[in-house]
Amino acid sequence: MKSKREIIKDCAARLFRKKGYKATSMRDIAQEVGMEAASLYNHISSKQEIFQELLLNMARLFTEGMEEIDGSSHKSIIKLEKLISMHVRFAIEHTDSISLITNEWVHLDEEPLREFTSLRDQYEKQFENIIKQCIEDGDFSPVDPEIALFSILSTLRWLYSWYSKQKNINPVELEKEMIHCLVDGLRNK
Amino acid sequence: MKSKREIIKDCAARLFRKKGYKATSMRDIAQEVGMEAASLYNHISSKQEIFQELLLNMARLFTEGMEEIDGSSHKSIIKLEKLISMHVRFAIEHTDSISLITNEWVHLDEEPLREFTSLRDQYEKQFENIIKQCIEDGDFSPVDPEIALFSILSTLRWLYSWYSKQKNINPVELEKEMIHCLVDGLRNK
DNA sequence: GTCTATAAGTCGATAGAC
DNA sequence: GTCTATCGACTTATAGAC
Repeated sequence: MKSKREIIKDCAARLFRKKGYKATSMRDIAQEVGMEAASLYNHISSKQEIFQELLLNMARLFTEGMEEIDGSSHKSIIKLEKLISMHVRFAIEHTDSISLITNEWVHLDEEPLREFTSLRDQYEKQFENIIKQCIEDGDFSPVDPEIALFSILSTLRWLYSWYSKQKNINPVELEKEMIHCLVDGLRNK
Repeated sequence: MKSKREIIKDCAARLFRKKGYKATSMRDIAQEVGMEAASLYNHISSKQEIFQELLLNMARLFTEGMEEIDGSSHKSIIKLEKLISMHVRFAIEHTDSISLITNEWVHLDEEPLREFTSLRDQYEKQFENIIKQCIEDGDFSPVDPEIALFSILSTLRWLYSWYSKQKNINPVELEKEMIHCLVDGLRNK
């Protein structure tokens, strides 16, 4: 059984994604939940509070996943495939709140913003190191690791928007095609 | 010499990109331009008006570019490379207003929103057909064309955000690396 | 063409009855 | 714990002096 706080957060995430944080009013959220705006404050303390919780929880999920994968003893190319797999899974399981990571984080207040960008920068640094290791291992051709990182991450970050239009696709199939596009390339060999 | 209207549009684009359309007030724009908010209305008729102009002008630039490339007699794989080249060029030349296409279009009023999504859908359809033709020509491996489209487009759409952090890179070099990552793939052959 | 003043509405959040 | 009523700040946009 979901607490009313959880229900409010779910509704807020859906609206933040659809209309953006600034354009979503407490009255909008209240209507979606089925109560008056003033009543929301019995369960949450502010609009910014639930926004921070949604965003930072998601960022921490990614950080934990990265720590687990990067801390393993796998080869870097396998780590990369596991990262792609994680992004696919999160895009399916947390479609709404994951969108905030790509688009809405700028509306965080100063202190949570610092925490968020710190987590994100650390995540990107570890991701880039894995790519560099793929090149050193000889599994990747000697491409600019920053451009490769950017290319892979921007695709993974928009997975959620594309997946929500194509619910019929098999997640396992999607993951396989994703690795094909991002790693093996499209050109026929 | 730039008209005051042009200056206002430039400032607005920069702020819309940085803080989002909803979070940018007429006072913010006025301060950036160096006048009072009320004075802006001697040059523009509303905030939504300049927003629409920025967004639809950019969308039409992409449509024109697509028409020219798709209407040429080149092989599809060459068309694709020319599309990538166009995205790189636009990301450099129109860094601010191009960001609105990816993030802020949801705040368009009903009628311009219809026009925008119609242009975007048509653009994506032509892009996908070029990818399908690459597969038929045997230049691409038989990948899901929708996933390939999504993978390429999401990377190209985030070029601007990445390029503005890395001004030192050569555009020609960037274009070459882009084609490498998106078409040839990262895996060593 | 720029300003001050202000209209008319919406925002997040609170007070207090029930 | 939900409601109605409302505060004070902020929003886009206009009126009218200069």
